[in-house]
Amino acid sequence: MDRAVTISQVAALAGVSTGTASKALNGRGALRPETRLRVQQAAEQLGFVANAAARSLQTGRTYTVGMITTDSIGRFSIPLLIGAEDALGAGQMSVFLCDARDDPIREQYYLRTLLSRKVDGIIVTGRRTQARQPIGRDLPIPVVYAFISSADERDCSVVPDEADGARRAIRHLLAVGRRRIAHVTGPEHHHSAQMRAAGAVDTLAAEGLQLATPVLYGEWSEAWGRQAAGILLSNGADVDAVFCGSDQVARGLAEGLRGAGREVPRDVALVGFDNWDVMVDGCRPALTSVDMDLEGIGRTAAEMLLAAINGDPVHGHQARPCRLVPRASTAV
Amino acid sequence: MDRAVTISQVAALAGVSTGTASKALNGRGALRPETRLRVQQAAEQLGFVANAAARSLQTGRTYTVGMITTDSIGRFSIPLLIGAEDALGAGQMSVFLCDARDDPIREQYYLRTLLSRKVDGIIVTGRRTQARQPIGRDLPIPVVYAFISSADERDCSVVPDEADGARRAIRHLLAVGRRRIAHVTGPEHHHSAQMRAAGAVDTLAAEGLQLATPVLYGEWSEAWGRQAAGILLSNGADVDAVFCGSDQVARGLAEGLRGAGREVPRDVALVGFDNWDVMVDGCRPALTSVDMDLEGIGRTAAEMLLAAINGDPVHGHQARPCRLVPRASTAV
DNA sequence: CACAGTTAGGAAATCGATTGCCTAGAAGCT
DNA sequence: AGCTTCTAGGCAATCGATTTCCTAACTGTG
Repeated sequence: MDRAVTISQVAALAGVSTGTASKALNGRGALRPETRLRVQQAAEQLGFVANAAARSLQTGRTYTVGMITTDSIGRFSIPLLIGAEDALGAGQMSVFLCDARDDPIREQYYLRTLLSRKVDGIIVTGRRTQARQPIGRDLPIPVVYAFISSADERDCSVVPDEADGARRAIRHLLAVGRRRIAHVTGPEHHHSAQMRAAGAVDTLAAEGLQLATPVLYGEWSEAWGRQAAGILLSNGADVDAVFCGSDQVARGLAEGLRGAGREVPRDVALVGFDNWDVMVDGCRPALTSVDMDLEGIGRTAAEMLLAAINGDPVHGHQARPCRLVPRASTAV
Repeated sequence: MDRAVTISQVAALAGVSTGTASKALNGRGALRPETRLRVQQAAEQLGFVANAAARSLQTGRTYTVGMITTDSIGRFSIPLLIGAEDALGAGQMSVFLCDARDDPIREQYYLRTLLSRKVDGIIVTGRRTQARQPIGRDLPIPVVYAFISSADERDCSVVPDEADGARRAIRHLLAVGRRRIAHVTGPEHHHSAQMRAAGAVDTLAAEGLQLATPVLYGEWSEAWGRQAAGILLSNGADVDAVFCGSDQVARGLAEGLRGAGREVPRDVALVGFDNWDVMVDGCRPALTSVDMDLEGIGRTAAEMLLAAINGDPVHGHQARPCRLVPRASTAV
């Protein structure tokens, strides 16, 4: 536990002034190469690391962005964070992750904290139920919404095109020869459930088809998937494929179908949504799923934030396409 | 995008000097209550938030701790983070999360970043394969290891007592009347697998019993669990309970047993490890599991770090007990 | 009324790094 | 030799908040 090393100690060891030391370490000013080297060696020897607070006080930049997740940090936030870090890491910025745990007071507290730390910008994420209210008004720094969208159209929001995901799922099922397709998904009031259902219905309609049964709304759980299997089998709909609103629902459904003696994909083909590794791999057979490319969303959000920080803000919604990952559950 | 408000603007509006404004807002110095109030109102009106960089430059404290996860941020790191935030939040500190993604270079880079940001302390976490090398030598700030442990005995490491978890699992199985117990777990070289297996063997030995079959080492996956079910059934061991090294293994095993016509818990009782919600709830029947109380570990680590920051460092390993969560898979 | 003792609040130093301005000395030119 | 032109590097202001020291204006007392 030594005391921290300051630039004056480096300067003293190198026999120069602090100003010169600063220039040497930052590649600025007009210095003799040997002087520069001497300072760098002194810094190295003492293990000098510049004090970010002092630097940012002077330069006005912290090279840090804040990331506020409104719901608890879960499997959605992590890929978003990783994507954002990738985009920012190249520019040597870091991310300050704050988990507001769905509590508006906590959220405002974190906002204050981030403002006091003078982060260069903020990314707001959260599970997608509805567009959310902007996190603040007239903030002195740019904000980008990722995964979730802001209710204010002028804000920049990077979101997955969930209808596109549904379209890809349905097209894939049609391509492997299925026609009697059902859709089992989460709660009806959930924005994602709505978008995915609408995407499925529209895609079928474009082919002159419709769902084999009305959309089955329920929960985002395996239990609901198992229950839905029973419903589908008992109402005589005779489906040959099910597009599920989430991987968990699909996995439950797969289990329910198998329990009732139906084979996947021979009797019923199955497509999930989220491409969540533990679910698609744990499912038997392995589950075909729609990937929203959360890392890509995080990366794009970070790039838009960087643009805004540099004075070129982007406004409005940026919808990003999904990707279908075919596996055994829809193999021909 | 207004410019940020500084304390001098607040002072000017309140008609006092910056020093007085500072005292007013921090409850220091001798000021008339009305002056204090006037300053507070001015700050409120302008939306003033103190610049953390300027403050920390003066006070030497940042009220921030860094958290470096050596492996990718996963389901282990999140509860640890939440626990740490709970312990630190009361003291109004924030956590800087850095994901080193199992890359030593990235790890050292983050260490430098955290040092340059002058965090008050660092928590190092990671998946537990082996004790790890200390993250740095002679660092100017305290470090606490959470979940993973440091190879240096003098460092403070807060870890789950995995043998204790195994003991609870075995005792529970004995309590519900099982005697022919098998143990199916992850890779033999994995520290957790070793500790859990040893805990199971020792606990049985204390009762004059032993495992019904040698420990089955494999992977931390459902696929291995399913495969292990076949192995157990084919070698004629006739077990009446299986203690699994992870919930994923247990879930796969449950599925394998069911597929072979064995009923859980009637024929075979099952205990998992990790108490991972999607696995224990998705498993049929719901899975009894050992909970390592990761949040508690995060909280304890943060408390130890706070103690070290305040000059009372704790040395050595702190092993924390596990907790057994009984569910249907071991119901009598 | 004079003096000691409080009290409220201002002035200025400080934290560490950056940066614009300035100058001593070397180099180049006639 | 005397002048100009570079060049290398020092000096000091600056960022924003905190904190120590200090003083002016009260208050109370004999």
